[in-house]
Amino acid sequence: MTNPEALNREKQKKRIGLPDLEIGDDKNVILRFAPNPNGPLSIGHSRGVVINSEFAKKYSGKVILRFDDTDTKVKPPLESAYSMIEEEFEWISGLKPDLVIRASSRMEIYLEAAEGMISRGICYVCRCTASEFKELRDSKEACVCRERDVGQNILDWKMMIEGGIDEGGAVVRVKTDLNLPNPALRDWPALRIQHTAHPIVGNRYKVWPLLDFQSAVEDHLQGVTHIVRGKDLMDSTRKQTLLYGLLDWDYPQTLYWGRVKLLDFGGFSTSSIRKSVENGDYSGWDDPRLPTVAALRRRGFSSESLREFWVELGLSQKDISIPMQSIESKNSKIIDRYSERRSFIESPKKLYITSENGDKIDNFGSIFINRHPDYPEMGEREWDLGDGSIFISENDYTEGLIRLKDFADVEIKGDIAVIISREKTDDLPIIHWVSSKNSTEAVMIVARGSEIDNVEGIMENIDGNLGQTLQLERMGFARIEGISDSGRISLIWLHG
RNA sequence: GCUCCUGUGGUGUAGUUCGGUCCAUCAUACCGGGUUUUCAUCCCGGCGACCCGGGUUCAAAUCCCGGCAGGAGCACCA
Repeated sequence: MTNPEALNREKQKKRIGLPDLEIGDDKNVILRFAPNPNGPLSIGHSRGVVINSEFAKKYSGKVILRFDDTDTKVKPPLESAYSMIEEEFEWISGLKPDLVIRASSRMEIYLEAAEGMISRGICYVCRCTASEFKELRDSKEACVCRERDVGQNILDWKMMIEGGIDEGGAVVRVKTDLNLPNPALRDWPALRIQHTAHPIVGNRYKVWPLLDFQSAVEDHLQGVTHIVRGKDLMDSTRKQTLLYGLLDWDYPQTLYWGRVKLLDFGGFSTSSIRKSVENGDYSGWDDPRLPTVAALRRRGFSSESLREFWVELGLSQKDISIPMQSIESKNSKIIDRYSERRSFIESPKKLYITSENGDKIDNFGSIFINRHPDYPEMGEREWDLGDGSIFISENDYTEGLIRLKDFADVEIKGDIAVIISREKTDDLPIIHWVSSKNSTEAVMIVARGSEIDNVEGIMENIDGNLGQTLQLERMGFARIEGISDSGRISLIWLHG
């Protein structure tokens, strides 16, 4: 029997962008992006920023930037990362977060919440060692601590927060059903003891919440309606849902994305990058060999390309491998529109232009070339040819006929280029070049895998494009990083 | 070992909820051609996929069962 409704269904329609969220009756949408500030953002993090902020835009909702900085030992916060992340969030999403909070400055709230839950018997203090507990948990057995009365638990709790118990000596657990099929969820740990100082709040607190607890309490307090996160946090959702059940709270809608691997970068984690940066293996967090947002930005990526890229990927739970090329192709299309053209000559070779009959000329005057071939309204660049001394790349050098782009057909003999015709002859190879009168020495930083190349060359004058991305004729995109006192230009390579 | 997630072309992705309009969408990559005084941008064409095996059904990418493969969690990390 054919379902008559099926005939009206619109299938095979390409869904564009983000999926729809389930929206509550109040139409409220509150999301959060919650990184650990143990370093600035990586490319992977940018997915979280984009997805959450784009959902907020789509539903006129709010996004909270929350620093989950409750670990002082394994992944301790980096003080400078807070402001970097806040700034990067704004750059990537194009908007300021509606609220910025730090878990470390809200410790009183979490500790109070924990104490309340211990009093109600929802949580208990467990004095077992991690390995002892693991053994019991795996066999679905309760440890002795679980059965102790609330009064005893509160005494232990007080001792914990006063620093009377060493690290590892006790932990607060959420009491769950020990017969849960998933061992990860059985009496999961909520708070633990840390005596190492926190870089922001010092050693005022001896007991710190773990992610699952802190996040659970905070999401509820902030009225978060939707959580979008990596599927590696699925068990986190399950743990938190158990806690919400005990407290009779409503758990937010949760969506996941799968693991993303960028093929052009090896296995990087924020911790490992931090170590290398602090070791001096890299010039900084924005070293172009690094998969950090800072590096992409420095090279000249547009934030728009990141937004489009992640939105188009959507929220599939598949684990995927992405070549950087797919982000780059998006970026090229976006920045081509406003990237002025300039000439950069690698391995320069000096030539002298002469007139048709081979005479040297004292002053050729100037030629004018569009800053952008498709948008003449962007103006022209003036090339003063002076006495005719120019540079072409050694790689392009060959005796015989060739077209100097936007100028003339020439015949090269030795270091002389005789003008054959100003008009272009069809089928002549075209090369880029630069007049020595309005060019200067330049160096371009190029990341090649794990190596950095400083490519020396001669660069056409840039007149006022500091910080901008340019398209280098016949090469690709690069960004102007600076000009030294001596006039030497520094470039950084973006992509082809 | 226990628990969970995911399998559509080289890489991603749409379609799977509710079986038919799907000889399967779009992008990227690749190949070929066009425009262009750049190897850029732009335009046209081509290539190429439903993990495997059963089952249900007139009809399966879609539903059921069983495999297989990849990934994640089982941290007093986030």
